[in-house]
Amino acid sequence: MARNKGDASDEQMGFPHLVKWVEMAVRARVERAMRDLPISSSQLFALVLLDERGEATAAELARLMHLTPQALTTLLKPLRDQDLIEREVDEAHRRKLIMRLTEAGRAVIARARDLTPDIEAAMLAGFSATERKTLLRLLARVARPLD
Amino acid sequence: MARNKGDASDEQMGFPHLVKWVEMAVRARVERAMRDLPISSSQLFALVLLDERGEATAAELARLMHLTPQALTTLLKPLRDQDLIEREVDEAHRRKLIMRLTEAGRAVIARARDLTPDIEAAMLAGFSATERKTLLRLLARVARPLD
DNA sequence: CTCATATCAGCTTAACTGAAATTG
DNA sequence: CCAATTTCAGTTGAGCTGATATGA
Repeated sequence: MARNKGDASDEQMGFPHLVKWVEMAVRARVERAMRDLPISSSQLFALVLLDERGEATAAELARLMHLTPQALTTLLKPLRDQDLIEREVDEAHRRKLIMRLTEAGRAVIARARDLTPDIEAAMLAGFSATERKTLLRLLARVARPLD
Repeated sequence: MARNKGDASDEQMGFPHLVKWVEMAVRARVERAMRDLPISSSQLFALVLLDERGEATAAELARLMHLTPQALTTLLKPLRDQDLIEREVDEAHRRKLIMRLTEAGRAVIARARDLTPDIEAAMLAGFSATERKTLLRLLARVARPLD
């Protein structure tokens, strides 16, 4: 069956492009909302992952975030400079540096968490409570398996 | 009810972070898969939006992508240089430049489309057909309303 | 020796703000 | 004069590759 460029709605866009599109919409709102926080949204995400785990090395975060370890060195530098994270040598493997959030780090996360509900509400405005739960659950299943 | 850092799975991560996480996972795979294509994944996304619409101005794409018009000037420059898009003055509003894909542009999209199924299959490996359809439908509803 | 971790250096791309020209 | 579109110039952040050092 020939498909014309005109009939847009069933010409489903692939998963990668859809994710990118949603991410760009989220990103624009998040960056605006976070303007007076001392960190970027990517840095915040690293903090959140660290908070979830309690402690982690930079290499572990790199794998979770699908980034190179070098990218994490750069990403984490400003967080250390602002004392949002602290590091300690792992006595078992003395090359590893185990990171933990400081009180200041937890405070930043808390401030950021206050911004989330408004963004979520705006973006999922047309969604029922069930639909929201379904979407979050499915997204979590895509993100987590490597965890 | 006190919540400990330990019980991770019901400590639901917010929508913005979940989207970012999935996007980073997608991005890593897409960039690797697209290495011999002459454009970046962001540029490809602009081409796909243009293809969907048939024609559009840079300002329209900027709104769809939640970017500034200036960002689009930069993004589209390499696409023009490679003759993937062509432009024409809108006779009704002579300041507007209407863009369309060239044959070469459509060819690049076609090559990129061949890469998508593998990525989608890998990332949604644990999902039933119904779950996949649900996820794509919900994501499309988040992305499209501003369209 | 090899592998993992961390970091430095240099590069590219993606995005921003600010300022300017053109058109309706 | 004002609003929208496009573009130039300059800046920052995010990510990569390559090279280096260190420890298990």
